[in-house]
Amino acid sequence: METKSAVASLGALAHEGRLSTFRLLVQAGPQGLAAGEIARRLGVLPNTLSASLNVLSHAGLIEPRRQGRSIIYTARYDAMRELLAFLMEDCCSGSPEICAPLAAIASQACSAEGACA
Amino acid sequence: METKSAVASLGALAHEGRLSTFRLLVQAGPQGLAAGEIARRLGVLPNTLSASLNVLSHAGLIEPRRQGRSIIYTARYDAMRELLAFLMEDCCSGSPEICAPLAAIASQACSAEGACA
DNA sequence: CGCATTGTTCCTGTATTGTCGAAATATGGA
DNA sequence: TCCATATTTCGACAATACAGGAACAATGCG
Repeated sequence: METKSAVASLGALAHEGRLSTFRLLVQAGPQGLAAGEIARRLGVLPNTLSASLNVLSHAGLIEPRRQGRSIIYTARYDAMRELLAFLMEDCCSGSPEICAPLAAIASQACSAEGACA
Repeated sequence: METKSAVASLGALAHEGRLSTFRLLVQAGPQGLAAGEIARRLGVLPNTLSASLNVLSHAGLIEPRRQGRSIIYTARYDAMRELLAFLMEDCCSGSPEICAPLAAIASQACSAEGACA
């Protein structure tokens, strides 16, 4: 991942409403959520949410698909993985002993939910 | 980590110059780098860099310490870990099978450098 | 002390972002 | 066709962020 693309992703997430939106979609899984449902859950105006969805979408972090009258958004996990990988990239070269605990984070995050074994 | 603090960190990194600065410091390890050295390596004006360092510092991602005439900045790895953990947090609850590969990222990042093994 | 070095703060013009109301588009059903 | 639902687009305004020039601190050395 190039720096510019990372900056775009980070910028998209650097906003309370957008970050909440993205997390909601990550939680929702591949099934996704309709725009209206997101707006309802977050208590935000439809047009404001639409702007947020547009930014996230443009950054490649989420993806829309039409379903009847609704537009369903889903998180793009591969983009998320790329971003995380990018952030970790330089850590090891600097100080492996400090980087090492990062490997544990994912499994910790998983075990916290009791989901990933 | 709360959402607000995450937004602050993400916002601090959502800028080409600041992201490059942070990555440089992550690479540099606990030893850190002097502000002037960073400015030289990135080819950026001292005052501009100072603003960047201020933002990163205020977000808790880096830490300054004085050493003679220079001010040495170091990356705060714990803050970085918190941020990464925050981003992964909701992944598992949504879809463990998609989250699982995240655990491999850290070790991949390590093995790519041949550092952690 | 006088002076060079290292960084930061202040200031200003400019550009970008965020939010909301209002209007527009797309879909599905009576 | 007519209407309700779901969502986006447009237009405008306030707020914020960014870059760079100039002036200001702090340190160390002669």
